[in-house]
Amino acid sequence: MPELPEVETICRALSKQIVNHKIIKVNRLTNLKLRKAIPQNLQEINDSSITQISRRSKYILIHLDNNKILIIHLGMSGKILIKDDKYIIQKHDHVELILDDKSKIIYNDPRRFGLIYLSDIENIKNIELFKDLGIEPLEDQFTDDYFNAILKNKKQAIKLAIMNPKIIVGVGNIYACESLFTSKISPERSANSLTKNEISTLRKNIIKILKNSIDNGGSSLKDYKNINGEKGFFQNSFFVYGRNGKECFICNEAIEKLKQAGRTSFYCPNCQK
DNA sequence: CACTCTCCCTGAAAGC
DNA sequence: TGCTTTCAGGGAGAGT
Repeated sequence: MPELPEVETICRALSKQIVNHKIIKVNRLTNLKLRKAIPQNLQEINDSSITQISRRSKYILIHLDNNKILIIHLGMSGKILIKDDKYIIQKHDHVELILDDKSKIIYNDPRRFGLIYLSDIENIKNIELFKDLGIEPLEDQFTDDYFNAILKNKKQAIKLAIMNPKIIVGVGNIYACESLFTSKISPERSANSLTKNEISTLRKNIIKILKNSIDNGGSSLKDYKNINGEKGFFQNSFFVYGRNGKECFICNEAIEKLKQAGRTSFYCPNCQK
């Protein structure tokens, strides 16, 4: 389940391995629909070269030298894998890009919550997918002033607010739970009840945890792997996520879980107030 | 407008 | 052991 650190890890690996390579051919391997149908005009990227990889929210942007950008979202179960020319297509492989060195970039997504989209560079700022997205938590715009201004008018639970992509992008369930724990804030508190100090602490902890996870190659739950089939390590650093019934590392009380807007929140009722 | 709920989908794991 | 049920959750769209 890739969140921002996992997507960032993949982007960094792709930057090292596929930039400056030419796409000889793109092949659709299934006719199944992802979140949206795979675009019919994908072959427009044949013979283009990859100039840059970037990320917006959890979207991976593959910049091409023909004024196109290939946008990939991994949803819940999507993977990008780099394989050699002996690779045999597997179940749930949806698209392959064949590069000039004969390597294959495979998009595999069992649950098909992911998305593949082709955009012109000039339209990238205006595309529907990005229009309601909030700020990037690892960029300078994420300040105490911004966070204060947004949260003071929000009645919803703080957990839901920090997972709300209109406010900040990329913070999914794992990192929301972990940053609230580290900040000693209950996930059920209404956003507008937080003090300035708590907001500042939470902001710093969100940034710290995301960066720490990126440094560890992301979190591997179920079968998340990076493009070369390696697991991340940050799951070994969880304080609360998935630890319900187990002892809190700080106070030894039992970690509990609750449902908020259909998502499971993990927290320590003793440490988080 | 603000917010919640439901659905999409498959595979792993828990329950019976 | 084997079948059934539950759960995971990002995002879209419907509903309150």
